[in-house]
Amino acid sequence: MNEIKEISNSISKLSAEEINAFLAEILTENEISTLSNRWRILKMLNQNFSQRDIASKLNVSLCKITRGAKILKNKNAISLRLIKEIENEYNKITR
Amino acid sequence: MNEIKEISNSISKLSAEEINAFLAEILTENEISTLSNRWRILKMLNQNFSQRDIASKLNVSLCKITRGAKILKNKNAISLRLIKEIENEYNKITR
DNA sequence: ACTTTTGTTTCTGTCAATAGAAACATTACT
DNA sequence: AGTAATGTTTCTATTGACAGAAACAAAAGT
Repeated sequence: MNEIKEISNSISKLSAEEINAFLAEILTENEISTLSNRWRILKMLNQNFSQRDIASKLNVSLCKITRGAKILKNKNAISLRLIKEIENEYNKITR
Repeated sequence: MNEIKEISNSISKLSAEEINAFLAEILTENEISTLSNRWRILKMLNQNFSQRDIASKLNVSLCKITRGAKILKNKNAISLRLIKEIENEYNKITR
């Protein structure tokens, strides 16, 4: 079986806390922060911050942001859906 | 909120297929294969292959394997639990 | 149409993960 | 105890993600 599918399968049965622990186990500190940054970039892109704005606020280069933008261009992207859901939750609370 | 926790939270609501798609979106080809290899290493360690055996079969260096071994030494490791579960499933089928 | 802002690509250099190889440590077997 | 097998660490070199900076492209505002 494809390893990533196997991992996905396993993860899908876990709680949020367990997934968090799993990621901390299998990824390095650096990879965790890389991933965090990618997530932040996606969120800020979704909030329509300009790329240069994001670059300076997160201290990342533009090439990284363009990559994030490419992900979000796919209207069926899972990431896009997740981020929008998070955004909606947030708006519910603060509205 | 901590980004990784947010990601974990989001992932925990997804199906295995969606998680798989999400990982393909947010990780590079290379990172996917890195992750796959780490997973294979953990599985083979759990099956008590020798480290040198794993190294030659997966074409990875020993330092990478030692790292995997360290993860599994923690008896509460989530990865360990997941791998054991996969192992058990497999045994059920082939027994 | 011109200018400004924003998005995207490209170039060189840097850094972390890790390959490859060897050394050292520990355990198992006799 | 001595030897072989296995686990772990350490060294140098390599590689991919990405920073920093600049160039180019597209869109928006005037």
